[in-house]
Amino acid sequence: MTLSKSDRTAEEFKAAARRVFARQGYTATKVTDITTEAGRAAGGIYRYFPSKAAVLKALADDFLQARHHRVAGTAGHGHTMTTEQDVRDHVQAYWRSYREYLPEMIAIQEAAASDPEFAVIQRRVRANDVAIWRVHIKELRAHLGQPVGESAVLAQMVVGLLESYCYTTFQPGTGRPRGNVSTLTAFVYGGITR
Amino acid sequence: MTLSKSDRTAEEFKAAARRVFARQGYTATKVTDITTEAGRAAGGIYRYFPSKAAVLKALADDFLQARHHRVAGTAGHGHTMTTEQDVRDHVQAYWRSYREYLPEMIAIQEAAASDPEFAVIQRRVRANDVAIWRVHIKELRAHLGQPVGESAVLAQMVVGLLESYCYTTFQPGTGRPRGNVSTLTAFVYGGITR
DNA sequence: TGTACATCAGTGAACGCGCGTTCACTGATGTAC
DNA sequence: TGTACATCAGTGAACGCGCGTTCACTGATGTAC
Repeated sequence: MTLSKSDRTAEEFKAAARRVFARQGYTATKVTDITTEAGRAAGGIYRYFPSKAAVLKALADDFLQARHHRVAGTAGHGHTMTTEQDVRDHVQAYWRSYREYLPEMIAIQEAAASDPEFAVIQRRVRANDVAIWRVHIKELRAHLGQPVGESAVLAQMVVGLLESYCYTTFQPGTGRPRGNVSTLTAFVYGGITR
Repeated sequence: MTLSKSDRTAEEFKAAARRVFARQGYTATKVTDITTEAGRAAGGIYRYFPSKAAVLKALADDFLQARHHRVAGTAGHGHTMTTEQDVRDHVQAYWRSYREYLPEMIAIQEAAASDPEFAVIQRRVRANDVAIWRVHIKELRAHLGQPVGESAVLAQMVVGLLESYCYTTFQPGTGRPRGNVSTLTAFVYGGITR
């Protein structure tokens, strides 16, 4: 699948937007910041995207699609989760995915505050994560002979914890992020098996 | 301490701003939304506050001061934390405080995204919480004969978890918030004593 | 208590700034013959 | 290969909308005598 010239330019705008969003977030980014970053004139971006919001929307769609493919790729919803090592793998996966899609995470989070459409997208992303964790938490607790009823709430908490910890540590300007997947895993494992 | 007429009007603007912020957040709130809510004309608020940001700043200051007094009030930094029940009390306290200051929490969070001054305030609030939890986590782990080295990171995680869970459940428009302090406590306790 | 004047809270139309978006134009690329 | 013409990517100055902020004005409250 080779890209036409026109497609390539659109990709360049998206790539530029990612870089700028990672640095400044969504609101603080002017359309001209994106076009300048892409080495283009101000109006040019409107040949490819009808609005500033549409650029982020496109990035969000790419992200959702990539994630969808990845999940489908790890055959049958990925491994089951029965040991702390399994929990670690999932935490690690979340961590890496968050880092990889940092611009999208930051920008969607911020845009959700003022634009209802992005609030919906953010909820969809979260709901997706929560659903996956809920299944895994059920497995784990069943395996340990623990009641399974609270799994939905626990899943919400896990995702909230992961999201907020990643958001905080990857925040630009707070020095090089020092991840602590081990402690995070211990916390999550302790939390969901208590 | 009785309020002058002028002071009372300023308080009315602040109260109106709180109500509107709780409903619509900070960015989506126009200055005229606040003045209308207060039953006043558009320009009037500028006799009391030099800018929209200054209104939120004033609310944030009130919040920080109230919290400072409250902490000082519960003699000697409050009880120590050695049992799960103690953890529950602290979780409960966080929960209630978040609910009480919902407008401030929402608005500061949102404003922090675009205004560096509010980013500082938000960090200050968080750092404060983290410091308190760090001390308590140390106590608890020492009491259980567990290593105490990770307490700082654990405290960060606890605060992130509490904040994100409260934010999510108190989000306006997601139906009546059904708190789950028990499950939250279990999660936190399990997480920090693992 | 009444009158004249000063001060101050509050009004709301108008202003102006920032920034997303438009549009007339240019230069490059493609097509016909 | 060369010429004439059409199409299309890209330019950047100007536009216009939204919203925070200002300011000339009004009506109410306070003060002096």
